[in-house]
Amino acid sequence: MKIKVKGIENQGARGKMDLNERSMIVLKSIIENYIQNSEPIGSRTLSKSIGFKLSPATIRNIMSDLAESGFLIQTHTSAGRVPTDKAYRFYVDSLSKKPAVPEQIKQKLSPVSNVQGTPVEHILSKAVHLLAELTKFACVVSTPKQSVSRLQRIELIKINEDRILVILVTKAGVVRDKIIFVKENHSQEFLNSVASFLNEEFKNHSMQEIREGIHQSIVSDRHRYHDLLAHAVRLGKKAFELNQPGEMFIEGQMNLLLDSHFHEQSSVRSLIDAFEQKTAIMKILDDSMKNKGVHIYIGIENDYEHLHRCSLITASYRNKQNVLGSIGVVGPTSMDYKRIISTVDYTAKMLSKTISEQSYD
Amino acid sequence: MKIKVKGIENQGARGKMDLNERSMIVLKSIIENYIQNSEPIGSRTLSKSIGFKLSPATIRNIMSDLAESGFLIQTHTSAGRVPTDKAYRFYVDSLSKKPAVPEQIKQKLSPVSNVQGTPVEHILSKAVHLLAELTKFACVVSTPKQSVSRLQRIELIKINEDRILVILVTKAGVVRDKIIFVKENHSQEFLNSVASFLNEEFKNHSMQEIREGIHQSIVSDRHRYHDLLAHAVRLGKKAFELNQPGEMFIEGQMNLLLDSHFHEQSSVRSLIDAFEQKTAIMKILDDSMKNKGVHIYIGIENDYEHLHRCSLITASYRNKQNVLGSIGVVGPTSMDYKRIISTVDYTAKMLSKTISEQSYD
DNA sequence: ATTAGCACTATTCATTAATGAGTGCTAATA
DNA sequence: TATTAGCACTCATTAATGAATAGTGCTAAT
Repeated sequence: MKIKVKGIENQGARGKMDLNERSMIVLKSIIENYIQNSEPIGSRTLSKSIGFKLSPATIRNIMSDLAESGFLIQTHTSAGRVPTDKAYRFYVDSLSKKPAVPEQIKQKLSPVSNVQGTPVEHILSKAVHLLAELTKFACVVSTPKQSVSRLQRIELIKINEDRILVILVTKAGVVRDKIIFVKENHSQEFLNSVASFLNEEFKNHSMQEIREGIHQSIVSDRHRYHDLLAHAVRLGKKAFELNQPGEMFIEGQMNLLLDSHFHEQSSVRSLIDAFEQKTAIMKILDDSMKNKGVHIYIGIENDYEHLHRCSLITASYRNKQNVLGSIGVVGPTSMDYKRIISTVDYTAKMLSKTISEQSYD
Repeated sequence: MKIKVKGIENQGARGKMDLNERSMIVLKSIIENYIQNSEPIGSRTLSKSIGFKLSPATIRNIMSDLAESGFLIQTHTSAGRVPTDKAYRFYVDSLSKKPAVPEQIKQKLSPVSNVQGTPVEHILSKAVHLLAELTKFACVVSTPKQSVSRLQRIELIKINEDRILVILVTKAGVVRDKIIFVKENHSQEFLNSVASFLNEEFKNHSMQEIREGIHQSIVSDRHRYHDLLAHAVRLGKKAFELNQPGEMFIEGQMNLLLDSHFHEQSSVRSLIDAFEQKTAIMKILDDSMKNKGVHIYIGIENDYEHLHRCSLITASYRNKQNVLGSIGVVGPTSMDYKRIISTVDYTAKMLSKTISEQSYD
């Protein structure tokens, strides 16, 4: 079988993206081969393995063109050519949007839904653990963002004269606690009244709304004369102030260090730094909450130098009401995108389903 | 200066432990050198670096004896000799029990006490993070054990007809939640009564006691006729049932894979397995809660094959009432015991102090 | 436009030899 | 009797060499 393509071909520098169909097939083959074997394929081997007849020399010409347009690089003369970030981007863009999820993977992820009655954090940690086991890369998941979650209930528990334990239960099923320090010595009964006022006033509102709402209440005069409400506002302001940074669970970091692509001294250090600091990865997870579906950050497409040699595949999870957080995989740019994308996608969906069932609406 | 020792010396197989003082000094030097440089020292070098005059030949004789008694091994003939687990055990036993903590380390750990008002989990994760940064090894900390903690307060929150959210607040400042499933549809008011009954009955008792106490209540007839109490007992039984496995925070795993002592294929896999499964490390942390002070597990002294090439240094942390959990370092057997022991000890103490200040008594 | 053929290049691998750090043993010594 | 000097020996490490290999680039022929 021979594919005949009429192309606006060759001749040195030209518009970057006008790949004819044949070049695209060759590029795809090179990429898929590199993903599988982690080493460059030569023109001769490729000539044999490719579906239709094409001599090594021709393939060399094509490869040369591809290199010129930035899809391939050689580490040194006479070495095989390796795909660039640009190549991987082309590759994932060319994938059909809905890859099927193998039954086996579904099987292995099923324990995620078997954790009825446990805190959301446990479900998340189970999911990220399984994902790491399946992908053999590092996996991360962010805990539900406080700001978007809606209030189910607030409890105020007196600890001693100047400390109150605040417990916030959100609709998503997340329980958060913190201690606030107060000057006045309130009785537990009084705290109960305040709590039930806050519950009535703010149940089903998002934390964000509540914070703004409380601010307004302070500005407006209408509660000024009412002692309980004044206190409620003051306590509530402290209680709903968000001062805890977002959290994240990480699993399978060590897998990365085993990976041959990270064997150089410098990239290992970068990775360790990235996972130690956590902020970069957290930011990427946050970013991926903005839109639905799977997000793919290939190599330098993310803004964090330490992660420039990695690709990240993330997907957000949600309950019926809101996007809560996201889960993702961190691996080498030469990861098996097909498999990883579908696995992450499926995991995020399972997570959403399980958490939705547990959510309090 | 020459040290003269009258010894029951030499001659083949003899009682294992009769090291004379000179041998002990030599052994200590060998160990300390190996800890610092990660490579065996030769008789010639040692002869120069040691404090008093002793020819390389004599040192060789001593080394040969030490090898025979199991303190040193050679990987192959004509290679330097490396300390065994037995040697490290001898070494740590010979250390003065209270090594000083360098001011610099105290400095770096001070942020642990600066997290007033945050949940205990945050304090723990801060501590383990700093410990990993300081030691450059993998560090772990177990969250407070439920069974020993004393009840501060229980809340029952109705989610829907058949689900109730249980929130347990312990004296140690830990908030735990879980969902229990019930057949009867209780009103929130009813749940409040049950909760306040349970609070009155069981406040300040340990979870363990409560579980046993509730069991007794069921056996005894005295509550049989009282509807509220019967329900309280039934709900309480479910609420206090402990079904969540102990948790653990891990930091700095990747440091281990960088360490030259774990560069062999097999030990890397072992390590990864150990940190993936978590149970072995968890068991060791649990074990180290039994007695106070620093615990040291050198090489094969722990029962878990995967960790036989590691040493673990752990110390429990507590509040005023109880031992809550423990924190520790996992590193190569050739770690700098002096430094690590004192650092872990100090960290655990800071942790105890910080948590005690926050505890609810 | 494609391909065959060939020159050229760089890596990888095995072999070899030199080096050197280390021990073990024996005989001399204090 | 304990210590030491001296020497033979071992083994890992290193560098150098050369052969084999996998790859490209270019040119001329198809």
